Amino acid sequence: MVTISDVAKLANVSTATVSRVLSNSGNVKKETTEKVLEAIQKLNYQPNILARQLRKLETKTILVVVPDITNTFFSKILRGIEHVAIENDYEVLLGDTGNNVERERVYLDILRQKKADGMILLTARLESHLLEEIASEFPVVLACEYLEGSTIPTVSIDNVSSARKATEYLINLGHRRIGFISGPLNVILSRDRLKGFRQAMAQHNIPIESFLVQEGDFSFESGYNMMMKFLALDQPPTAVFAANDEMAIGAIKAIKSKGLRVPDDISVVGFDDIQFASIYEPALTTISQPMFEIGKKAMELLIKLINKDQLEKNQYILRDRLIIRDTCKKYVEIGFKM
Amino acid sequence: MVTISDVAKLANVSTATVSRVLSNSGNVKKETTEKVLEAIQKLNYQPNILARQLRKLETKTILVVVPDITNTFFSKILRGIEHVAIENDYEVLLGDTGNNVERERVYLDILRQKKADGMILLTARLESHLLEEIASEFPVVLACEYLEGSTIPTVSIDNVSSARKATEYLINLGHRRIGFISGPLNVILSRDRLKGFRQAMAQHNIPIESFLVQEGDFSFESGYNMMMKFLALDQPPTAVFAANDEMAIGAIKAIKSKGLRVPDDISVVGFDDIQFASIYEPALTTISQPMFEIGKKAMELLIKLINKDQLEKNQYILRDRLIIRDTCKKYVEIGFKM
DNA sequence: GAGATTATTGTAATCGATTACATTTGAAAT
DNA sequence: ATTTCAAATGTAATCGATTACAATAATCTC
Repeated sequence: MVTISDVAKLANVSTATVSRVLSNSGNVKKETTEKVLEAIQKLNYQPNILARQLRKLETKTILVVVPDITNTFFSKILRGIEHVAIENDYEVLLGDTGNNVERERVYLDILRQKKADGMILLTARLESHLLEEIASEFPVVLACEYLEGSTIPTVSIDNVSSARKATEYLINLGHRRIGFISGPLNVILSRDRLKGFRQAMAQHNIPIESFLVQEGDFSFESGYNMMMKFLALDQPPTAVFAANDEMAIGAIKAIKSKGLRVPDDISVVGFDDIQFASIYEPALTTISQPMFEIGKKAMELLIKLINKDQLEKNQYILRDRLIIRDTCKKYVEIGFKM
Repeated sequence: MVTISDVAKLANVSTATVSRVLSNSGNVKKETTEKVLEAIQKLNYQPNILARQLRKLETKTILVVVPDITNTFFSKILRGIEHVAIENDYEVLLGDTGNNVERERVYLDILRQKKADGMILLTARLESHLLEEIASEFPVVLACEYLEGSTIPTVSIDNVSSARKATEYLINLGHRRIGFISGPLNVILSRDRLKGFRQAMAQHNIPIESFLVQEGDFSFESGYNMMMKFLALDQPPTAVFAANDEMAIGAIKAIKSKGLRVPDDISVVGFDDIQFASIYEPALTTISQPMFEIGKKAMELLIKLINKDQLEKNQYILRDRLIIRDTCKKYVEIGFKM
């Protein structure tokens, strides 16, 4: 392996000078610089990043912990993170937990061992004191998720208000029996969406039958299964709001499997606006999250934290939008569906 | 920051002893070990990985270069890679090129700078001599892609034979006018699939009209657009084979948009078997690649390379399968479609 | 041209671990 | 009690860069 002293020897200078040339620090004579560059070229020298990192005690790497990399929702966010990372000469270490809390814990150690300068969590199912603890010592940003009463910087949409918005849309279409398929209720974001649903229903004085709220796990299959439960009722809901698009599509599959149609017989709203939401038929009405933007913002915040810059605030709420496509329809009294 | 000498001081031993306890090298007295462990606990010490890496000149990190992380095909492979990586105490540095060749080049330097012990490429659009060069110096494995005449270890399916298999399936269903939507022809895997298509057609003495082969770019949109071209013909093909599932689904969208039905009017076959292939309606008939297995195998090979173990061979071909779902139908002379 | 000032380069410490080699300790053998 | 050997521990070099500080060279001022 070619090291800095090989270059120094060949160029007949000290390692310090080579290092100065490398870092462009400006105090090197033109001819010397050329000599050094020539030697570098000749030897095809590449500085050993490990040594540099050790000396500077920084890795120029950040860790992103993702619950499921095969979910396009998260990979879009990752794209946003990478975009800003590259601009700022950071690299991205990927930690996929496969929805396994244990694995989340393991990634905290990677940060502690200084293998990364900071961490973005797209999942936060660990006990909050563990997160608080590590966030007090290292730069940590939460994206999508947040911790109640915590000061860890967070980027997300307002899940409560967007769920309320989606629910209200259904209510305004005339629906009263609305089913809700929630995400796993141990994550706060699921609870927020449920809360938004409840708020909207309460605001319109519509009582919620407890059976019409079912807990899924964000998977296509769970959407299918929960919808099947609804369909087994004497009086199934006339509309269903699913806490993510996968479950919404699962629900539509279930509806179709019973020979019913979407939106004619039952309306469906999803959440996230993954790519497939617009491709699927019928195209899914859903809440669109600015995934790329969330990723970008999270990385921007993390860089500020790493540089010990002051943050203006520590909760950043981005705008979501209700995207109206083809899965919802006005509900008119039985016999008069239009 | 707590360092090894802090621990050594507190435990009243030398750093060497602490290090021995850390690495479990066995030659430390029981009581000493306990003293050290106690100190470690008390100080909440975590070894600085950078220092260890520098000393050992290894990073326990591998780099994976992906053309598009939002494509579930690649993220599934990534899952396989990560699975084996974790088992062997490796971490995964993610390099998403966003289908940009330039970005591919950049990632080679990360390897050169020893920021990773090896690299798995899921895309190989760079000039082959660059790849050969780096592969001669560092552990590199190609997955999905391969280089003609190269000795870089490769894991993939046999794209030629699987494309042939899919085409033959259509031919056996009675189709003669078969359209092919290829991937970008600057990647070898696309050329292989085209080759397989041609072979099957030739074997059955079916001439290929050049207009019936169109080059897409693996995106949903390009599938849609190319299919629109086919549909503009006086005599559109009765079946279409797309070189990946996204394009196949795009093609189906185009067919539906003209008021035609799949498979009744036109049959469609895809390639890859992404999750959405089975969810979409009609469920897509496609070639299934063992994505997780490809990832696993690639990582296993890379570890062997890193450990300088001998490989038995350097081309690993995994089995693919034709998954028959609902997008193909027998073709009977006009007027007698069944 | 002497002295002051600035530009350029070199020397050596440093980052935090690992490890070859040296030393000490303790037990067994005689 | 002395010698021998193995086990346990310590000392210091090492990995390859960066950088504080020191030293030298070049330039300017009068």
